[in-house]
Amino acid sequence: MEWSELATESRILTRSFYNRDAVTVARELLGKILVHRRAAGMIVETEAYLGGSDLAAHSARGVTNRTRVIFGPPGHAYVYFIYGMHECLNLVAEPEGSPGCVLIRAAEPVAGIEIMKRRRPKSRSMEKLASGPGNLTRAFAITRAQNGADVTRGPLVVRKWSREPKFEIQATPRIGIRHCADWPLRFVIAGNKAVSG
DNA sequence: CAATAGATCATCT
DNA sequence: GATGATCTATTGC
Repeated sequence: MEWSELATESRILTRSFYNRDAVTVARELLGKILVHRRAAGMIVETEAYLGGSDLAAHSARGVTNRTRVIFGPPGHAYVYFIYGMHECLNLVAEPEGSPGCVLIRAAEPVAGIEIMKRRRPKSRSMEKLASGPGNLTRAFAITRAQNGADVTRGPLVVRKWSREPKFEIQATPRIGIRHCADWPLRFVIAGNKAVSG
């Protein structure tokens, strides 16, 4: 992929893309291109976090300082800090007032691979550069500074390919949670080498 | 290989 | 004061 193509405003996902239920958004984000700070990668693994009885979601106990953005308008980034070391990127779905977001767990590098390698010197293979939510934010230089950022306008955006790739979606339980551990809300591109776990 | 420990801190009880 | 939507190195088989 050429950076000149990524620099255009065309094919950036719009607000209406995110203004749907979190499961639909999680499935449709697969195969799209995450772009930030001279790095681009195809999203290959997502997880949906819902409102209602989904106790695994950070929004399950209502609006707090941290979870406020999840209740806000769709198409914004929710970035949180966990385990004293890692930051994780979510994209907010659902209409304003209704909680729901999608955790971006892995991406396959498409452009800016040398920059990603520099940000993740310990990574042994290209496929693993942005595999796992903490590794992904590291490779893309995404931090809590991006919390609340509008993802329908740069510098952090998600794009479509000029020709949509074909692939099979596989649904599995979400990773690393206690509550609702058997809900099949993790979605991966079947067989892709950049998928984590 | 699989299992485990340690790092390390924002958030909420 | 405990916990957690993780990662890596290390240990043990």
